[in-house]
This record gives sequence, structure tokens and C-alpha cells, in this order.
Amino acid sequence: MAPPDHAASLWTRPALPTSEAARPRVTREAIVAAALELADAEGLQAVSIRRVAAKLGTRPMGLYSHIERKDDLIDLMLDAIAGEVLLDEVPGDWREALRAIATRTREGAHRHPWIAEAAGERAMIGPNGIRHVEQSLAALAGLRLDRAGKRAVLTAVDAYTFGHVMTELARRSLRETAGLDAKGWSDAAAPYLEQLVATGEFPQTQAFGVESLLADQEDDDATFATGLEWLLDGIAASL
Amino acid sequence: MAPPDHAASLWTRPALPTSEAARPRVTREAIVAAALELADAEGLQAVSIRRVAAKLGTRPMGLYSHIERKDDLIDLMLDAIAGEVLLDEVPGDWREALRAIATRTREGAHRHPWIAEAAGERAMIGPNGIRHVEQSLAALAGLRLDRAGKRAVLTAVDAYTFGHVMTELARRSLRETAGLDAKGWSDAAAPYLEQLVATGEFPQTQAFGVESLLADQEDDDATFATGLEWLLDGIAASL
DNA sequence: GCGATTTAGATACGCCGTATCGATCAGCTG
DNA sequence: CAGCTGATCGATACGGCGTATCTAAATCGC
Repeated sequence: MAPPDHAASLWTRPALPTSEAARPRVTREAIVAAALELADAEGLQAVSIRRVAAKLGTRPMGLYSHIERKDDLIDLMLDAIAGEVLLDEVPGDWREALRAIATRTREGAHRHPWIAEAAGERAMIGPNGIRHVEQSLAALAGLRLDRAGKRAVLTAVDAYTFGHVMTELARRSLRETAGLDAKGWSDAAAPYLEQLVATGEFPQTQAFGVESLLADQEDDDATFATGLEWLLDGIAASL
Repeated sequence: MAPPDHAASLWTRPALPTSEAARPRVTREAIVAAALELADAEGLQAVSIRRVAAKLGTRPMGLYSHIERKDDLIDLMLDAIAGEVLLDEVPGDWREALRAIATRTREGAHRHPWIAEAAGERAMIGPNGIRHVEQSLAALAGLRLDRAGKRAVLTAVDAYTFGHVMTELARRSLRETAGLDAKGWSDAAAPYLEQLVATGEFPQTQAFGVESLLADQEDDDATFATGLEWLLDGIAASL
């Protein structure tokens, strides 16, 4: 990987100027857009340099005039999605604001489930990642919290949101890869789980029921909202 | 990918019987152990079929007598780690139990930071993944909660833990890839962030201070514990 | 227009996962 | 013991990956 300027250089390197007067040229924006379309259509594994170049009607190595490495492209894609889920306006009430941020983030993630395959290796420090920080801090502007307090609140809400979404997306990814809908997935996994609990090693899980382990989308909405309210309640009680 | 039996067939396919009387043979256990060593030493990208085979003194295609595809190997590795972080005993107090589970999970993840690169695409339904469910349900055994309630509690705590850990590991991965310690990473990223906030677009972030955004390990311990208590407080208040 | 810089792409390299098939080994049976 | 069957191992090859390197063409600025 690149030397120590990597943290900054991706985001500070300007996208190249384009001239409308000459031959059609590839731009960084076009590369990111093509990559996003591929990822949304076929998942992150479809985003190869060759596939992106083909989609743009150009040759693979030409992309390297605009991005330094493929990893940078993935970072740019994630920052684009981060931009998509920013709020237009931050509500005045801190709970309402954090709830709106978390909810909108989750919705955006569900529109781009491939982010689960990329997010485990990246820090969100592109411009839109920082805009997310800005809006989150704005949400807490009216609270008397010191820096550590604000940091703890934002970290907790982000952690909860991220973790919940990642788990949902992972399950979804596995299901879709197997070509199953929610019911099909349950039907496929249940016999294995039932066999496991039949060993007697899992009394609590048996009492709970394997069908309760294999939840579908509506349950995810409810559990996400419930857990978020618990966390916000806990934060509120500490203020 | 495999047809619909994938959910079950990895975990129900027996590891092959080994005979001590014949030529030394590869086993599934040995493959997983070799892969874990590689991942711990060099990260998940070092776990290629060729590297694992070389570590075992055998040839790559020989591994396929024991695992069906590389993806299965990654699942087996993750389940091994899930086993490592199981509690010896579940405390009787539900808060203490959930705290212990979350804390131990986080500690285990830090010993194997490569899991962040794999976790975004997997459902933890191996035997140890189900043992984790079992111990979590045991933690709630004394509470009067219906299935949906238990499910919500466990989902929330797991989501929070997972999200927090993944964010930490992603940051750590990025830093180590750049060959920096925590201070070096801050020093590298701060000028870029300062340049961003100097645009005037980020007043809250500027007031907060970019050095507060670039936290190190000790802060993570505190924020994890604080957020977890908030969540547990919120759950307690709902009981 | 000219020189400097940037962009695009041909070519090749090392690496990846795994399909396919043949050789060898292990276990069982007559 | 010999033969048969199934399991294990590995050679070989394929199609794919990211990207280093270098040349040619295009663009930019004076």
C-alpha cells in the first residue's frame, strides 16, 4: 500500500479537469458512477478494474490516470453513499436528530447492500464521512456535554447502527447468493439448526425455537428501532 | 455458489476420518489451524489456498478433499474464533452476563483483527455461533421476556458490540497497512482534516477539534464500556 | 507553434480460486 | 493375497484479478 500520505492524498488529490472540447474522456466521477452501478447490480465482487473500464468503453489501465489503486475506488464509492444518506436538515431535538441519522443510514445501506463487503476495512474519512460527523455533532449542539461525552454518544449510536445493519446485510447477502427468498432461507437452514438442538446441547435455543432465530425483514425493522430507543434512553438517563 | 444445501452442508459434512497408521495426511482441522496462523500473522489476504497448502507441506488442490471451497474455510475460521470467545460460565445476573459476553467478544476480536475483513458477508451459524446464542439466551433466562423481547435484547447487544469492534478494527487495519502507530496515523491524517475544516463548512467539527476525532486505543475501551452501559440501562428501564 | 505535462492503453507479470483428470493410497471382501 | 472401490492427493490448466512499465497520443500553458 501507499506510504503515509494515503490518509490524505486520496481525498485531496483533485479530480482531473475535463474539457468538453476534445475527445470524450474518462473522469473520476464517471469511474465511481460506473463502479457504483456495477456494485448495485451485481455486488462488490463485480467491481473489477476491467469491468469498470469496459462499462466506460475504455481500457483498464486508463483508469489509473484517475485513481491510484482499486482500494481508492472503493473508498470513493463508500464516500458517495455516505453523501447520499446525509440529512437535508438536522432536527432540533437531539433524540430525533440521532434517530433520523441512524434510520436514514440504515435505509441507505439497504439500498446498497454491497457496502457490508467493504466496510470492514475502511475508516470513513472522506468529505461525506466528515459531513456525517458534522451533522451528528450538530445534533448534540444543544446538550451540555464535553468532548469525551459527545464522542461517546456519537460512537455508541454509530456502532449500534453499523453493527445492526452489517448483520442484516450479511444475512441478506448469504441468502441472495444462495438464490433464496426469506422463506427459502429459513427452510434451508432450519433442518440443520434443528439437528443441532436435537443433540441436547442447546436447551435455551431449543426452548426459544429455531424459527425465532431465522427472522425476516419486518422483524429487523422492529429490533433496530427497539434497540435504538434503548440506547437513546440510556443516553438520556445519563444527561 | 452452491445450491440451497449450503446453509447446512458445511457444518454437517463430517471432517474426514484420519488414520494414524498411514502417511501423514491433511485434515480439516489442520487446514483451519494453518489458515488461522496465516491470518493472525499477516491478515486475511494472506490466506490463499496456495499459502495454506504450502504451510501444510502439501499442494493446493489437495485441500479440496477436505473443504469444498475457500469460502467454507473462512466460515470455519470464524467459527473457531467464535468458540474461543465463549464464556466458561454464564454469570447469574443478566447485565453481568451480557457485559461479560460483549467484553470477551471484543477482546477476542482484537486478538484476530482480520475478522473485520470477513464478517461483512457471513451469518454466524456454525456450532460455535449457536453456542454464542445459547449462552446469550442463558443470560436472559431469569427475565420474563417473550421471544420477541429476548430476540430484541440479544440483537441490540450483539449489534452494538459488533459495530463498535468493526469500526475499531477497520481503523486499526488502515493504520497498520500504512505502517503507522496511533500517533503516526493522527499526524498523517490531521493536516487533511484541518484543511477540510478550514473551509468553514464544518463549524461543529472545528469546535470539536480534529484531534478528538482521531482517537487511540484507550479511548476505545472507555467509549465501548460507556455505550454498553447506556444500552444495558435502556434495556433495564424497559423491563 | 512548441515544449511540458497528462492521459490512455498495450503488454506482461505474479497471484488468485478451482475444474478436471490421473495416480496413488486405504480399506474391505472373497 | 489379490482385486475392487472409494477417498485422497496433486499435476495441469483455465479464466480471472490488480497493477508495473513503457510508449504513443492528447492536452495544456506560454
